[in-house]
Amino acid sequence: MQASRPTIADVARAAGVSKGLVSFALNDRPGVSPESRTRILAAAEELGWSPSVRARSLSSDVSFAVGLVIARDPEIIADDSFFPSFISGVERVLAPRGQSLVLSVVGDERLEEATYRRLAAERRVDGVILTDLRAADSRVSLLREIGLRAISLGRTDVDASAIPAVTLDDAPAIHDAVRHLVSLGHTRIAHVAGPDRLLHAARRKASFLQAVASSNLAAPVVVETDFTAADGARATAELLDRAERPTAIVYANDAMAIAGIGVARRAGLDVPRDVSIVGFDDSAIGRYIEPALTTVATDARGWGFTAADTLLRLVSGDEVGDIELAPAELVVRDSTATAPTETNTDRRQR
Amino acid sequence: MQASRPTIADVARAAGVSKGLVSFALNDRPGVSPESRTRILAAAEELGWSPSVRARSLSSDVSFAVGLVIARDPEIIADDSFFPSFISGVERVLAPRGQSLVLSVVGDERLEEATYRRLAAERRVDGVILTDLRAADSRVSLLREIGLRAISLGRTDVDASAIPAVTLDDAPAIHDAVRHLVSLGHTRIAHVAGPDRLLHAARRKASFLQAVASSNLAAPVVVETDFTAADGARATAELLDRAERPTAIVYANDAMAIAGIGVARRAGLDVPRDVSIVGFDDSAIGRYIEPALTTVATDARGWGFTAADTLLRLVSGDEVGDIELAPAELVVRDSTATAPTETNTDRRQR
DNA sequence: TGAGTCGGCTAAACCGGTTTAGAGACAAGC
DNA sequence: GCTTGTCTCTAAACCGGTTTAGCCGACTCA
Repeated sequence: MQASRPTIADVARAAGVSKGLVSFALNDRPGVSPESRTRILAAAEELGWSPSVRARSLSSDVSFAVGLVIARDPEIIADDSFFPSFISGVERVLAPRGQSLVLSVVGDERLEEATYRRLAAERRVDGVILTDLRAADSRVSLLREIGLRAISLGRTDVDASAIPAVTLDDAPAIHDAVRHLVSLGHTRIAHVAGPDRLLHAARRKASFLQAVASSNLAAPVVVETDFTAADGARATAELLDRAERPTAIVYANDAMAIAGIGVARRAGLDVPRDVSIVGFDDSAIGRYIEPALTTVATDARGWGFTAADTLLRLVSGDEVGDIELAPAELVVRDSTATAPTETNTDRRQR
Repeated sequence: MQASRPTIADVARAAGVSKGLVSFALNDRPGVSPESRTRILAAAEELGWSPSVRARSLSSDVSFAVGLVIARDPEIIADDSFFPSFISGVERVLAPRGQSLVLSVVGDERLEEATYRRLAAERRVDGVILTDLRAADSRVSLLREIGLRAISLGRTDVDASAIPAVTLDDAPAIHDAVRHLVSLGHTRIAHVAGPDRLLHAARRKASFLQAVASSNLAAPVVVETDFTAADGARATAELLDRAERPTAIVYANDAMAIAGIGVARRAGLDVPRDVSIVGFDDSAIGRYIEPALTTVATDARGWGFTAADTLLRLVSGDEVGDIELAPAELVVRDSTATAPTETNTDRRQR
């Protein structure tokens, strides 16, 4: 039995050269004659040699891995289709380049800082992807302090130049959604928003408010949630209970929108006849429920792909700037329809 | 500016001892006097030293990381709430022990082998968690060949002793589901199964068939799917189109069950009046849709927790055997009801 | 012809830990 | 008094790569 994997010294011996030259040849650097190069590569191939990341990391101070820290309650991640798609996009970049993804799900924001510190102290990763950016996000200065490179999904409000951002504009799609509802005759359009601390949730809300304002409607009702289906249900119940019940609700994610449809139906309302529903994410399930969900489609996979690619370029020393992806798009399906006439608006019991 | 992080040599110098002794003290091994020990720990604390995993890995041949390779189409992962919950359970074990999770999403089973080989060749991880076990799974021998330790979710059919398994029995819950439907008067109960290659899907199907048989019903119809909501919708349409339409359908996951409810409604059927629906997973969304989904709850988070804990024990050299978790449980909600009488069974158009 | 340049290569240091061989001090046993 | 054993500790090798300093021979140029 050959005890352990071949090392670079074995390759050197087989090719009759020094370790150093093997290293040069394998990282194709100048200063190696063509004959030696082919001989070395042949020897490496023959021995089935592949470099040990550990040794490489130690001597070259590179981890060949990137980190992703998700600070969300597991339930929210499970409800949300964003991360799985996003991660699969990330992998499509990493795998071919021999990089690994180190994933941390911390559930609690208080553990978040410790996680980043550990990643940096142990030098597990060369850089991280920042998601779920918050207002005045403390991670921006934290990362600077611990010297960890990063890119962010969306632009931070702290120091926009500190961290390159990969952005995806959802404002046009939200405007389209509101216009779509207004054109259907809706005047009382409510919003079930995500946590206000989260920049993307706040931005969606702002876009929504602006869209409503520019349609000359009265200031709409907005209910904040934590993004879970459970909280989406609670928010919906609250909205439908109001004296001036909205005839359309725009949600910050599909999970809440789907829960919202459920709540409306339990309240004896028909969707979309009595209330129109708009989601956000374009999750697969939304396409198959009845009524099929009108929603805003964002390319989570593409976002992951570009984010990973950008981070790798940053880590390798390139100068990278912000990158803007194609904006989100409204997908109209069956959960939105003409606004009910006033006489239809009163609650009916099933 | 202090250029780089302190190393063990800095700690040694500060404490006035040798590197070796510092190493001993920090891994609390015998042979260090109490005074030296406290002096060393104080020095390390003072300097803010933390060990470099890279160096540690290189010299001790341990990666302090475990791998998870998910070979599923990204769409299926996004539809399925299992992995996010599972991973959050895994993290709850890893983080406190200074271990990292290296995640690979490969999408294509052909890339899977290469991914495991890379993980092993680069020695990125000390062990892996095997999920989505397949019939005659080639990974069992692959892992042996490349010398990667592993535990599996569910027991392999290849060489049960090769890889310790963490199992969760869903048979009782599936039997309960069928009994529940039978007690409601259903006699034509169909199953929308997952891919037959997947052991857990096949096992669920087998449990279902056995449960139906033991209720003295005729052999039921089973439609195989790829686990996506889209395929669940297709399967449902196929079932509802049959001359002898089933009055109840048991699905292999919640995403398909929810899609199935959508399809039934589009076909003008009411759930649960015309057809009863049972899911599998107990996803959050299922609780809030209307009708709330009757489903089988498995503790994905706990599964992740136990799997990670078992793998770490295995990796650290412990002798570990199979572990059986608490079985899945049926959760009865509103998507199941008394079977329709024969006159009610014919299709009505909306 | 001699100095300078360049390409190809080797030896050795280095990254930051762990681990082994063995030194020195001291107590116990004969 | 001498051997033996135990405890604490140091020096140095080692893990498997990368990188630097410098050697050697051939070639160029004045």
